[in-house]
Amino acid sequence: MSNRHRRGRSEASRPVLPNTSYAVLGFLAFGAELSGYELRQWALNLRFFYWSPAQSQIYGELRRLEALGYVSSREVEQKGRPDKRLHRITDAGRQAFQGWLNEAPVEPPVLKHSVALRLFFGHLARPGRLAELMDEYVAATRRLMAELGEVRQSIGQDPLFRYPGLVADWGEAYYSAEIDTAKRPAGRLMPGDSAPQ
Amino acid sequence: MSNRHRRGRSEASRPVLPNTSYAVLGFLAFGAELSGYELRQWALNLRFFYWSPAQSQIYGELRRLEALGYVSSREVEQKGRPDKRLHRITDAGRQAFQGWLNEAPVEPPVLKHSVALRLFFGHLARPGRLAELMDEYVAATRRLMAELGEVRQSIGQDPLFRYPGLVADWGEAYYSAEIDTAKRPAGRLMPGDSAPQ
DNA sequence: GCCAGCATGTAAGGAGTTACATGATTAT
DNA sequence: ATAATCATGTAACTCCTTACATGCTGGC
Repeated sequence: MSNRHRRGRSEASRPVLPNTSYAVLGFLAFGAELSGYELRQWALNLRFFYWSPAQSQIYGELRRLEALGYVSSREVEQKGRPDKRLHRITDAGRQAFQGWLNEAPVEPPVLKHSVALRLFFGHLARPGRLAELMDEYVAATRRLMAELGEVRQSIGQDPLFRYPGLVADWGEAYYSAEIDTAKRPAGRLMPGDSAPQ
Repeated sequence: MSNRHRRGRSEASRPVLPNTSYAVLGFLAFGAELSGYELRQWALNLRFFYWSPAQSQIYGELRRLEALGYVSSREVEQKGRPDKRLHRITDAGRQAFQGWLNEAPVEPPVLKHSVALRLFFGHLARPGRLAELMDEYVAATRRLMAELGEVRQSIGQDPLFRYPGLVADWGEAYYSAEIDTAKRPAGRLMPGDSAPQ
């Protein structure tokens, strides 16, 4: 029983939450008091290396985090607009977050590469389809990389965002390499190469 | 109404299935008659570029595919073992698969990089934790790449598995690049670099 | 006049997981 | 002895998504 105690000692056993919860908590850990709406904007920046959660999920996570005592919130009135609920991380929340960051086992990255999946079954593709697929993929990756470049610019050298900046640099190198490697199989897909029919 | 018709003409409108379904169908499209168990073994090879589905999901997908008429099956008795159900792709199944491969819109790759996620929030990590994280990640990636190398070997130059071979080559280049780029942020994480506390 | 942005939330459902159950055979 | 392999399947659950509902403000 109780296979979720990772370190028995004096620490209370904390529930294991999905990474999405910790991501939301992590944004609050920068210190600001944020609404669900604002959190959603921040979370969009995760899309380059983590998918970004749907709006409705953010609100759900906030309710869960508050129920756990990791987040406190207060309502703020606004003229003409619906009230806004601002969220702040608690001490317990910060501890839980650090527990995740420092102690929790790290899952391997999850990759679902639907282009590679199609290439894998390429013997059934119509002629030219695979080259088309790879070209589109390279173009889309270039666009994403350009977007990431803008984000990187906006971060600048602000020490508060040193680590997001590091991740953005990593991301740029990642996408750049991905564009290069995606061109390689593309080079081996001659027009008549895909088996006809 | 009916926003699922992608090409109205004479083609019947087919339900949109998740990629996992098409992956299962795709393995059957190589022509063999396979049991759920065998399909699971094949599907494990997807793990390098697509996650591989749980065993219970494979059986579920097979039932769905059969209900749609994309797969036919027959039971085979075995001495001492539970009966085995062998599955074969139908003509309708092959057409549906090619429809997916050739016409369906291609979703962007999904990446959930939990190491990058943690690095993003690195300002709250204990000293040394980030370097540890990156080292572990590089080591794990090397192991995965070695496994992929073995799979690549076993494929050889068999023309039936030409496209899986291409994907494996791509994968090796991908992991190799990932190891290189992951070392870069690692180089900027000096021991005292992670903010104390 | 219409759309985008601000702001929150519910409902319904699909995708995918783990854990469990069963049971013979072969290898260590 | 006991574990792994073969072989299938159910139950219960979590994560996450889309679609919808509401309603004011500001810009084109």
